[in-house]
Amino acid sequence: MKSPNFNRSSVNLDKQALEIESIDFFVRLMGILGMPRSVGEIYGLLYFSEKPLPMDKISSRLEISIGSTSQGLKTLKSLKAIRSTYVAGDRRDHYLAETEFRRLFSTFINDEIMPHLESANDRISRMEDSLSPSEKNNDFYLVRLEKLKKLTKTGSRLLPALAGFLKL
Amino acid sequence: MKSPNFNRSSVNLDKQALEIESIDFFVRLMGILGMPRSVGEIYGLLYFSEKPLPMDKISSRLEISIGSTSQGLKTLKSLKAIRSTYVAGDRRDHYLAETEFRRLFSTFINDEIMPHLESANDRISRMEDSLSPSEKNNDFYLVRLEKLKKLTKTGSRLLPALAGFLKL
DNA sequence: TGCGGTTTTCATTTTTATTTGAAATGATTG
DNA sequence: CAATCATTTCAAATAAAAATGAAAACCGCA
Repeated sequence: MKSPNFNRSSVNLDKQALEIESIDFFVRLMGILGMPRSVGEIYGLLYFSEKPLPMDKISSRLEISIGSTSQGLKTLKSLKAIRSTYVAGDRRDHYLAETEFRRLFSTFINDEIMPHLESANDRISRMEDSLSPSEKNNDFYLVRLEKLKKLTKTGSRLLPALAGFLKL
Repeated sequence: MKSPNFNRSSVNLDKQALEIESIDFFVRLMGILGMPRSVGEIYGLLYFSEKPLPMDKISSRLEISIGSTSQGLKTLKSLKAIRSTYVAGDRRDHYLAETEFRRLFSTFINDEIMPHLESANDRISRMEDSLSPSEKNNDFYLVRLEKLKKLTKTGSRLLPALAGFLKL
């Protein structure tokens, strides 16, 4: 038998408040990482959902299109921020939030940041090649190039290590 | 007396190549930090400029409007990524790149990231308040709230320390 | 294999962010 | 203190990013 209406509705209100705060939280967090709003919304919803949710539930709960939902789930899967799970007697995929932020950040750094650092090294090489003889003896240029090299080197060491500190 | 044309133009070509690579480099770097293209362009130009440049030179060299230039310089000043310097006999402000990336990142983290982390704590408090009695005894919710708290705590420690590693 | 439900894809629309351009403001100096 | 040059501001235009919606592809199963 169901609980009385009073309790049910008050529980739902609480749940809704929690959900809203969670969505808000992750929309901002994902925003810092340059992810679109919908990605944060989906993750925020899944984060406090005890049951895995199918795409159409996510879409209707957040009032976003199934297109956005599908795209957002794809992004979150590629970040390893969610995983899909099997639910007996239901053809739909159901999604769960992965709560190890370490993995999320580590995937983000590896996929979104590191490629830039690698191409930055090529760019720095081209800068060195383009130095004229007189510039090659000019400390101004040499010092600046050196700083760029140190920046990318430090970045390539520091960033991958970063996720390691998140022993959450 | 001026150098022969041959040398001059070859030097200019080299300089231009260096400038282009530098601008490209910093457009991408600033892009990762969520800054608009024009901000990266301006910093990239100044980074390899031996002489401080006035706003109109920056604007014409990059072929962007003086409005964008003014706005971009403002952003870079607030990041402490550039500073203006006095040039005798010229009414215009002249700008120089600040090459200590440590300061740039440190300002960025303090101004752009930390405020989010602080408001995140308020949001987490509201989440705790919104837990219904039954949820307060439910490990699912408690564990997830705990993880959010650890995330913001670790973030507030790690991020400010991060810039310190950039002993460039 | 064919059907119904589910998901992906992608051209179009909508929204948001950035740039422009011009007017207003500010500053230097003659 | 006016004239000119320099800079900022901000409404409008433009460009870029994200969301929509509908068609296509996919998928399990009867």
